[in-house]
Parts: sequence; C-alpha cells; structure tokens
Amino acid sequence: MTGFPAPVVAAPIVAVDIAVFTVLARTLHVLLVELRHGPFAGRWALPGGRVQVDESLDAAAGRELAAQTGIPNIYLEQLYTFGSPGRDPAGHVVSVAYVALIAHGGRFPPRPGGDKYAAVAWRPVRRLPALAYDHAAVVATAAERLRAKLAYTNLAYTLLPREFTLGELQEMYEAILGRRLDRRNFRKKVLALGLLHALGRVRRGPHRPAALYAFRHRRPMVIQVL
Amino acid sequence: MTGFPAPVVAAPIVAVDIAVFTVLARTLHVLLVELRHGPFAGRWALPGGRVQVDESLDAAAGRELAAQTGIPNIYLEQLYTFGSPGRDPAGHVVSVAYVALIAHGGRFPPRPGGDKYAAVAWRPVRRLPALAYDHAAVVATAAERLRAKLAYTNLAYTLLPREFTLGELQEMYEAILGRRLDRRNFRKKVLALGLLHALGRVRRGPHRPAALYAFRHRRPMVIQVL
DNA sequence: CCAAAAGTGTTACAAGTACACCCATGA
DNA sequence: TCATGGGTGTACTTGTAACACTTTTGG
Repeated sequence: MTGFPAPVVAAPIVAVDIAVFTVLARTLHVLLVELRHGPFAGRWALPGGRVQVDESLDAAAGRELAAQTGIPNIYLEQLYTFGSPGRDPAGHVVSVAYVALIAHGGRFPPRPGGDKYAAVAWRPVRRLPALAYDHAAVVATAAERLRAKLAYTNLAYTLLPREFTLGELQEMYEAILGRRLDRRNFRKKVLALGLLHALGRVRRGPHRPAALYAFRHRRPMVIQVL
Repeated sequence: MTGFPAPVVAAPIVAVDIAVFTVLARTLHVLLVELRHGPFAGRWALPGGRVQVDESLDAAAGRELAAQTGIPNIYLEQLYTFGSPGRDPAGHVVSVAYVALIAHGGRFPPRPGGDKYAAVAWRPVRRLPALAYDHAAVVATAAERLRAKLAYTNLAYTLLPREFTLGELQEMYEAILGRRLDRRNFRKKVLALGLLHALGRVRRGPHRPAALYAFRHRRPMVIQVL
C-alpha cells in the first residue's frame, strides 16, 4: 500500500502490499481494494499499509490484510520490494510486496475494514482495471512467481479445500499456468510424487464419481511437480 | 545496512546491504567490512547503508557499495528484505539485501571509503567469522540464490574475465556449487547452449594449450545451464 | 619422458511427452 | 441411451549420468 501524507522527516517510509490470489471459475483472481482517499481515490489497488515500528514485515502484512479485508492468517510469502521514488506521488514509500494464497474465495467473503477502502473484490488477473501506484507491476511479478513456485512446491494445497478430486487439482494448475495439461500425465506425475493421500471415498456429481484425495502434508514443501 | 542511531520519529528506517561474491582460489568469497562504530564495533558485516529519500533501492545499493569499497557499477540483484525488529539493537531497520557478482577480486582491490569501516576484505563463504546483525543469514540466503540462478541463467559471465577457457568456466561452477562436475558432460552442455563464442585463439600455459572462449552476450539471460 | 591439463563419444537409464480407449453415472 | 467427466497404459523422444583413452605442451 501507500498513499500516506508525505513524511515530516526526509526518509523513506516502509509499507507492505499484499497480492492475494485465489482460483474462481477456473480463473486466477487477485484481491483488490478501491481507494477512498488520496491522489488515487476511486482507483483500485492491492491492500496494504504502513509497517509499524518494532513490527516484523510478515506481521505487518498479516495484520493489514486481516484488518482491511477480514481475511485471517493465511500463507504469506515475501515477493519483492518496490522502492522507486516516483511510485507514490504522496512521498517516497518503499513497499515490501507479499504473495498470499487462499482456497476458493467463497469461504472468506472479503469485506472492507475501517474507512480506508470503499470496496473489496476479487478480480481476474487477465482483466484488471487500471491500478494505483505501480501495483500492475506488482501483480504481474506476483503471478509470475506463483506460476514458478507451483512447479516446484506443493503450494497448491493452500488453494484447495481439504478434500478434492484429481480433476479439481488439475483445473487449479491449468487456471494458474494458463494452459491445458494432459490428464494422464498429470495424474501419473502427481500420484508418483506421493504427496496425496487417497481418502477411499468418492464425490458424486452429474457424472461418474471421482475419487477424493487430500494432501498428505499441509505445509510448504519443495518438490518437483511439473 | 544498519548501525544507525535510533530514529527520532517512531518509524522503521530503510537501508540496503550488499553481498558481493567472487571466486578466488577456486573458492566462493564474499566481501566483508569491519565495523568501526556502534554496538557491533570490531565485528565484520556486509557493506551497506541507509536509503536516502527520493533514491531508488538499486541506486542506493550501487552508491553505498562504490562509496565504501571502491567497487563501481557492477551487476546487482535484489535478494530479500529483512525486517525483524530485533535485528539491529540500535533501532528498527528494514534492510533490503542485494546480491552482486564481480570477476576475480584482483581487478578492484577493495578499499575502505569514509571512516565508517576499518577494513574491507574478501572472506571465503565456508569460513566466515561471526557477523554483525543477521548478516550470517543474509549471506546464506544470498549464496543459495546464487547457486540456484547459476543453473538457469548465464550469470557466470559476471564472474569471469572477457576471455576464458572451458576449464576456468567449469572451475567457477564447481566453486560456487561446491561439487565436482564431469568435464565431458559440462563441455557438451555448455557448448550445446550456444552461449559461448570460440575465439580461435589459445591460452598457453604449463601444459597443453586451451581454447579461449567469450560469452556471446554479456547481459543477464534466462537459459538452462545444468 | 614425464606430469598435467585439454580434448573427445558411447551407452544405459530416467524422465517427459504424446496419444486413444473404456467406464460409471445422472439425466 | 447419451453426454460428460473419470480412469488407465504404452511407445517414443529427450535429457542426464556414467565412464576411459588419446593429445599436446612445458619442464
């Protein structure tokens, strides 16, 4: 975030911005807020805010996200720090950007907290409105990092409910990577990794029932998925 | 960097630290400075300093490095931002860490600039003294990133002189990766990538002369080396 | 002639990719 | 019975890893 009055002392200010991603309707979405005040009033931006003294960066990111969107306590990873002097017309703000992932957006309907933002909404990454500050670049960098990490970690677990079918897992990969994957090769690879646990139950739907799986470990691990 | 008097206003301060690497005597070395003042006086640390208002992070890193060690204008890449409140006893300093690479340390004999540091020296990454702040963690993270990037970029060019033999290139990879590589496979892979340009000349030495090569492009590129 | 580094190919194995058919279900 | 997604195996290609001998030079 950004958008503070210029500092009284001549030093850069430290802030955090958080790019929260989820998959909705087979499409990668990012959480945006509509700014109520400042030079970018009316524009959309990433949620964020100033880092307090004696507060860690991770804590600041978690706090701002919870306070402003109601999303509690999710996986957060530092992405990059943006510090060009011109990125915020209100003053020199150095912003540490975070990437966060959340399972299907329905579970935590995001809501504005405080009066800083007029609205909070999921927006498809492919069709973003004009964003405030340099947040378009932040989102682009974050989505790229997400795609890269998906290929060599088990991060997918943060985007799915506890139980899911292999079809749902594949849909999720396809949504984020933006390309189709061969079903047979995908199942072979994923099952050979041993990350999943077959639950022995099925999900019934309009067609042939699908076997349900769960991640064996629901914490970040480095592996080789694709 | 760090080691400033506590700020008057209650806000975190922004600094940069730079981990400059080179390969000396077939071993990965990092550039350290000996602190003259502050709670860590006498300890070794990474060079760095405070970011000025209206200065970009990259510019601050380049400026501090040049001012304090005499090393001008080299490849710099942002690594990670460290912001734990306890990392500097003098106050809350958020430090943006950079990785830099330089060809054989002999070319720019580093020298202290100003009175901030008592000495500047290359130290082998495997045998570091106790470092100030959290700089041991910074160096570890930086070396890991360096190893990872070596495998999928042509970054090696920043660590070698313009002309080199395949043996020298291989030595450099072995020094950074910390393991031996098969000479035949290494040459096959590297030559197949087409990154190199055979100069048609040889370097004469105590043994059989070796063909000289140069990088076709001396700018960062993403490829797949190993 | 000796020591030391340069230079070169083949084979075995693992991993990745492409590809087509049958199955189970609800509507 | 049909439309739809679930489920499976094989052949081919590609990349990786292991491995030994000959060449050229300076001393």
